[in-house]
Amino acid sequence: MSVDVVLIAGPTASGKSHLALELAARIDATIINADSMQVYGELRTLTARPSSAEEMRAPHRLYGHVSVNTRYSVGRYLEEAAGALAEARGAKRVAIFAGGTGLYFDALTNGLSPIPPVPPEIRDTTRARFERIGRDGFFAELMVRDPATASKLRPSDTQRILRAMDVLEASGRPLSQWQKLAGKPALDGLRMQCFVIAPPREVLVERIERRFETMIKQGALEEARPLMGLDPTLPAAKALGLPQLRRHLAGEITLADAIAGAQLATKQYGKRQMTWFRNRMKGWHWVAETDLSNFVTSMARDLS
RNA sequence: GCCCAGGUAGCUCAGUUGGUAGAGCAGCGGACUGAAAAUCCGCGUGUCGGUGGUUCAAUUCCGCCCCUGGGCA
Repeated sequence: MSVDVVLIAGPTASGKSHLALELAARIDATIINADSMQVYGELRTLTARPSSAEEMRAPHRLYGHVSVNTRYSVGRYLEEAAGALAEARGAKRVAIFAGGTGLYFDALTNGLSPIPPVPPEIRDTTRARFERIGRDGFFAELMVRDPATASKLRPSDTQRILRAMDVLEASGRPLSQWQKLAGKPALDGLRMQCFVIAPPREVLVERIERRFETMIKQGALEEARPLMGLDPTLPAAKALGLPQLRRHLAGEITLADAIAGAQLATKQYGKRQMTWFRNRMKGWHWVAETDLSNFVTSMARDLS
């Protein structure tokens, strides 16, 4: 069996990056990131990004290539991923997409509707209005101006309501209408193998707890310190553990509380990831093994 | 040893003038189209410390015992 693309999804701390690396070492492959947080250069430790030594063992793309000050997005990801894929294909290398962001995999496999970009000025205006009139008033306004989209959202879903208003303001058309347009999947026509790495919950919980402690030993605090002034509304400011470490550095909570909080947030995130995978990646190959070494060997044999 | 306070969900606690109990957090399930490590929705999981008594009925009232914290010896 020969393939063009391998997709490896898995919750945080499942060992998917390691698996991708082992596999890439056995079949000529380029590893392409499919994780929304590992794109930020300044957050290597906290996002558990591959080390530079690991990156040298196989070509890696879209890892740590943007600054934490960037407002990264699925749209931009899809564009860059398509570029990285084309490059790998041109070099006759298998592309291994590895990561934990369900939405990014969804964009790769099902495409993203072609919605026009929202200029930053409109984004700012929308948010300022939201602040001024409040959540309920804002939702009521959206309900009048774009009932089709608003009726599908909950008034409490701030993020999606803001997005709906952004798109309406920027394009003059309802978001729900745009979303009916199909986008072309980046992986269309390619032979692929899709895997979800899903160790038992207890194993994951234990690994998550241990891993954050390792991150602290590896300098997570030093990584967070220069980011004390980071705009909290930027996506990178939401990286798991960063808010907790910032509060500790600001003297608000103890290090022990920061660690416990970060571990808790990570476990909750892992649960959300599993919900996505379970319900949206039903047709993928599910790998429950904890020790992946044998799995990689047989997989490499099958794929070459 | 004596006095006081407390023992109710995994945790912190509320409550029942006697009719077997509910909040927050945790947990579990779900949604997901340019912030997605985000955002949002649903679900109470319980020998009410133990044991005797009073009562139609006790987690609630009474006795004894156990445990925890504080005070006095």
